[in-house]
Amino acid sequence: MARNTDISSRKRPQQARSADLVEAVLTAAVQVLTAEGPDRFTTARVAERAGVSIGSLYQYFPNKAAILFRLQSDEWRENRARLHAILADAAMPPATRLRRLAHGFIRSECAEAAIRLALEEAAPRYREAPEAEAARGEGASALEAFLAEAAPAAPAAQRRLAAGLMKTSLSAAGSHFSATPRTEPEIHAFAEALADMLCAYLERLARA
Amino acid sequence: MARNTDISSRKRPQQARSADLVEAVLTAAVQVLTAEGPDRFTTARVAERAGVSIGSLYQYFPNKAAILFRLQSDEWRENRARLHAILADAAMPPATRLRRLAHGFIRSECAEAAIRLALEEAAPRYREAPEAEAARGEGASALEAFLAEAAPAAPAAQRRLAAGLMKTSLSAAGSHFSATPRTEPEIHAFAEALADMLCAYLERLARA
Amino acid sequence: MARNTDISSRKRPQQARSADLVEAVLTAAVQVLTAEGPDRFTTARVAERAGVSIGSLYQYFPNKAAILFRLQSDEWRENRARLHAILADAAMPPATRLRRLAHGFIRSECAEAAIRLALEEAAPRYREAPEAEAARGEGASALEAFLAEAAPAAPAAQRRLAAGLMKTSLSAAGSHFSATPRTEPEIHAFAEALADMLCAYLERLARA
Amino acid sequence: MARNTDISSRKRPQQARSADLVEAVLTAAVQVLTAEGPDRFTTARVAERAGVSIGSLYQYFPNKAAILFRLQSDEWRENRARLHAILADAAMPPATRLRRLAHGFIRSECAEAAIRLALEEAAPRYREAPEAEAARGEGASALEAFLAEAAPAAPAAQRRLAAGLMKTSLSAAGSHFSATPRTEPEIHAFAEALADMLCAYLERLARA
DNA sequence: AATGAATGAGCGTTCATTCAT
DNA sequence: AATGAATGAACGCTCATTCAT
Repeated sequence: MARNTDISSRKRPQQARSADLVEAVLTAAVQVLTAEGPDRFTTARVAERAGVSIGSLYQYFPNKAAILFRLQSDEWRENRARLHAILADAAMPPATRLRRLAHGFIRSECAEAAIRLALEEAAPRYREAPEAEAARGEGASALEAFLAEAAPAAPAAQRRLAAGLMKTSLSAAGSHFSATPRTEPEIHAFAEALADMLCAYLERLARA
Repeated sequence: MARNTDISSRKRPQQARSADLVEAVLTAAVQVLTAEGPDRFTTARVAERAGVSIGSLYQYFPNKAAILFRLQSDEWRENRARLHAILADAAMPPATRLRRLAHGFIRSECAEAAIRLALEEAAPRYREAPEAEAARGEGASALEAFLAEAAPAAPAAQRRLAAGLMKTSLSAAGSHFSATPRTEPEIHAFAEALADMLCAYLERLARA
Repeated sequence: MARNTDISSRKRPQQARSADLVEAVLTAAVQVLTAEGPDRFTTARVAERAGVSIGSLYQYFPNKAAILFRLQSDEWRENRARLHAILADAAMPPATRLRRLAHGFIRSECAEAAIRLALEEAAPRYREAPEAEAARGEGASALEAFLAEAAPAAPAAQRRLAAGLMKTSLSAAGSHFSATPRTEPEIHAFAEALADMLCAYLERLARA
Repeated sequence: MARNTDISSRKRPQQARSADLVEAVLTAAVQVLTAEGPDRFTTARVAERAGVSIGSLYQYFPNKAAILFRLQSDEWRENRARLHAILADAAMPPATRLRRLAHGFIRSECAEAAIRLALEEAAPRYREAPEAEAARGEGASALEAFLAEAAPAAPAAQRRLAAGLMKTSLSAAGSHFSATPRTEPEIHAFAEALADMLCAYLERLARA
């Protein structure tokens, strides 16, 4: 009964069949997580919902944490892409981009609140894994590049710090705000406030 | 095996002996949480570490969640007190108070990082309890009062939003930053950045 | 933690204080049994409801079973008295007495259904005690005397058998019937049927 | 591992294997119940005695009550079959059938006294289950049909009542009588008495 | 490759009883 | 005598993981 602590996929699925299986498991995992909560997120339930035998599940995921980690890193990747797409759009003034970022972020967090909350609560199950550690740092680079363009006067060290702070604030605000169900006007008002804060900070950085 | 869902203390400790036991359990709980992680946080382990029988533990805490909740609400109370003490100090200009708040917050989060992280990860275990629900709202009031004084021109609704946002940013930044061990200069620099962001935001609010 | 298996009272209460305590415990026991069911019938709950410390409870009852046994034997005594009072009333013809007995029995079983059911379910807890064994035989004597009078022609051995059978039928019918709530007409009809059966049997015995 | 050359232990169909496990659990359950009593009837003991892991037990029985209920309903089914076989045998006069029924019932109760007693005492553990509720009503129908044939003059309502009463009397008498070990002549004499009572009642019903 | 039966350590919690005060 | 804090074995049940088929 020793638990396997490796977290990466046990094998690279190279055939369509395997990829289907992995996809089915991930979809089922999301359903179980949102429908039953993290305490009832069990490999057996995921396998059943995926219409897959539990043995097959374990052929592609070395343990339960690996499923959660895979879900989480997919979400991280999407977040990163969204950030980058908005921030790198040189056609808009920096403040506008920042404001859009806030709105986009809050809105998408609200849309995926259930799954995000569930993943967050399940975090202890996969957080200690080295792969998770590695994935953490990557987020702020888009923001650093943005600040290099929008606040060139600020020293690089300060920009790095500011990028991290902004990212933290964005995701914290998003996760905290979306933890309870929100109406459209509420979402808008909150995103505006967040944008105000970030833009005020950006101005100050640019002045420095 | 119906779980007791009441979360408040089972009996009011009226004798020094009982208070000692409660204290021992709480201390042991912190140790178990930090040394073993939330998944291995079990009533049996806590009791053993406290040098107390499992039966005695259950005489003072109705269930496992109650122990965690007690730890958390103690921490919340301290945070609230700290916030209030700094923000209400009319002898200093508002921006200075905000700056101090950032420093105080970050510093204390770093000091208690281990236990705070553990509690955060254990949150799903007690979050559903009604007592936790009740405790949640209270945090932002000191910040609201501060903003009423420091940014009287802003509409009340905006101030309420801003207070929540600032509180979220403070705790999120603190918790994220303190998740890895930090040197004294790092702490100082980060707190400065946080203070910059909050002060920039405050200025904008005050101008509005 | 070895369980004490002695079932008689630990000491004869000789002072009013002690008798009060015993009475309070028995009253509380009935309340706990009917209000919470046999599974939640615990010494701690009984003591608390009786307003008595658990230590005191154990001074007058050697173990939990003793409380249940005391309740049960009180009920047995009452049953016996009721039986005797009706059956020995020479002013009425035997068949009438038997009919009255059936009605009285069924009616009282329905009135005390809750406590009786609870005691029955708790029976495994005290049944193996030797005192319980001793108490069992005593019930049929009133019926034997009645049959000696009402069916003198039947041989004594047959009368003894018949008395036991009648008593068993009475209490079984009563306990089975009263297990679900009944209306007054239902009670009457069932008691009549029971009386019919017993009277038919009595006639046959008398003819023999 | 060397290839299995033994023909008799060829791979069995999986249903047969499951049935074996279920059978082993039920057998072990009876043993535990009779050897240790209902208070010591635990899932762990049953599993151990069955030579099966506790996890396997729970793969075939959703909880402890289900094991007891299965035992009980098997017994009920047998009882029902026995009742029906005797009562529906139109080749014999009704009174003879009733007499045979009494003898058959008492005899079989004595044979299975230990397990029956244990089940009775364990009843509180499964009685609340909806399945038990459903199974309860079915017993008296064979007797009702019998009475419709043997006492057609009696009104249907009275017959229904009488059928219930007879069934209760039969099983109560059987269970009470068999609670202590009996010799063959005792068994015979008691069954005769029971038959007398039931036949006397039947006669009266038929006359009505 | 795929299956799913089997495993058993481990969990949260209860409660009869004792015994130091 | 009276108290009630303390004990800890025992319970019902779950679930990540393995491995024979």
